[in-house]
Amino acid sequence: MCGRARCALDRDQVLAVAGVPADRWRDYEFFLPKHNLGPGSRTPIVRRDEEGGAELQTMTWGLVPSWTKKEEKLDFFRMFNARSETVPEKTVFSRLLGSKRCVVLLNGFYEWAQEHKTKQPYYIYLDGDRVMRMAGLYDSWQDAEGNWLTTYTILTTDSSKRLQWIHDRMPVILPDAQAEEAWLQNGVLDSKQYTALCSPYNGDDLQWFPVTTAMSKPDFQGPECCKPLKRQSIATFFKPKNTALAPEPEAEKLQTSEASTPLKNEEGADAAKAACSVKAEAPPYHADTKDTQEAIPGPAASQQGTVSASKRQRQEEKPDKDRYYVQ
DNA sequence: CCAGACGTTGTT
DNA sequence: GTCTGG
DNA sequence: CCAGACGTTGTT
DNA sequence: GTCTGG
Repeated sequence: MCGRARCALDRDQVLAVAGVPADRWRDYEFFLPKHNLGPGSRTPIVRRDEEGGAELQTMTWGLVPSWTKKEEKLDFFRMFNARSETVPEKTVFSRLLGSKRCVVLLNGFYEWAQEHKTKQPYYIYLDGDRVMRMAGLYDSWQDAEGNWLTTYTILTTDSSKRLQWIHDRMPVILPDAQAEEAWLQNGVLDSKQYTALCSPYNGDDLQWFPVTTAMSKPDFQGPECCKPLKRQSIATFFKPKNTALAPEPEAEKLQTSEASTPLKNEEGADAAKAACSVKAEAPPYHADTKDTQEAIPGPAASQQGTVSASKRQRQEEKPDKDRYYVQ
């Protein structure tokens, strides 16, 4: 699933990545880059206007349906994810499927693995820190004073093989520009297309490493959030050849730790820099080295080669007739 | 017709 | 708002 | 999602 | 364990 994320892009990078002119970003002033954010935080979201032009809007993570009572206390945690498999059936989400689709721009997200008696957080991202685009749905709600609040939810799907070791659910990651276009495109999505878009991201450029448990606190904002954690037990976290990260364990067969290469600090630093440096559109780089043996799951080097493509807000919502998701 | 709900996770 | 249940 | 709190009574 | 807060 996906309950914590990172969006450290600065505003220019957001504009560049979204391919949107600066004057088409509503509420840009409300977005602040953060290494550690969760529901209730605001991030840049891409959507289409009525003419089909792309635009950005800073929205709050955690869907608050438009019909939420004005006096009700807002809960951004209740609907920060939506199961893509059941979205078409759930009234709260299906009404948004036809005209309120959006794309969430993130550097990556966090998942916690139960290791022994503790929870070890992992930062999950794309090679070269390419921006991750997730499928979302949004809605707008008006408070008693007439102020608009626009919120979104991130769709989830089954985890890909690559990520199953840490969770059985993962966010819906749009693999390429074509998928993003299809998701954002105005109008109805047929169910087949919808299902295809929501399939688990299977690119072998999905990477991860463990990070400090300090970031488990929602308000911890240090850059360590996206720095590989050095742990004795995982000396071989990095490949000998200073390439990308972790050896790929098929999580299961790890137990056999053979020649473990001690972690070189510099390598760790480089990898951390690579992941942390915000290269909006850095070309994907490959983890050329294969095999590694680790007790800690690391990104797989192989896998079938696949996808790898690359406080108040104002807004006038017209009561759209939400006709969507037609067979 | 009106009333009431509308969600995902993980864990047990 | 929209769907389900009574 | 994780972290942190979770209570009453009586007395000063 | 379970609820609240961020």
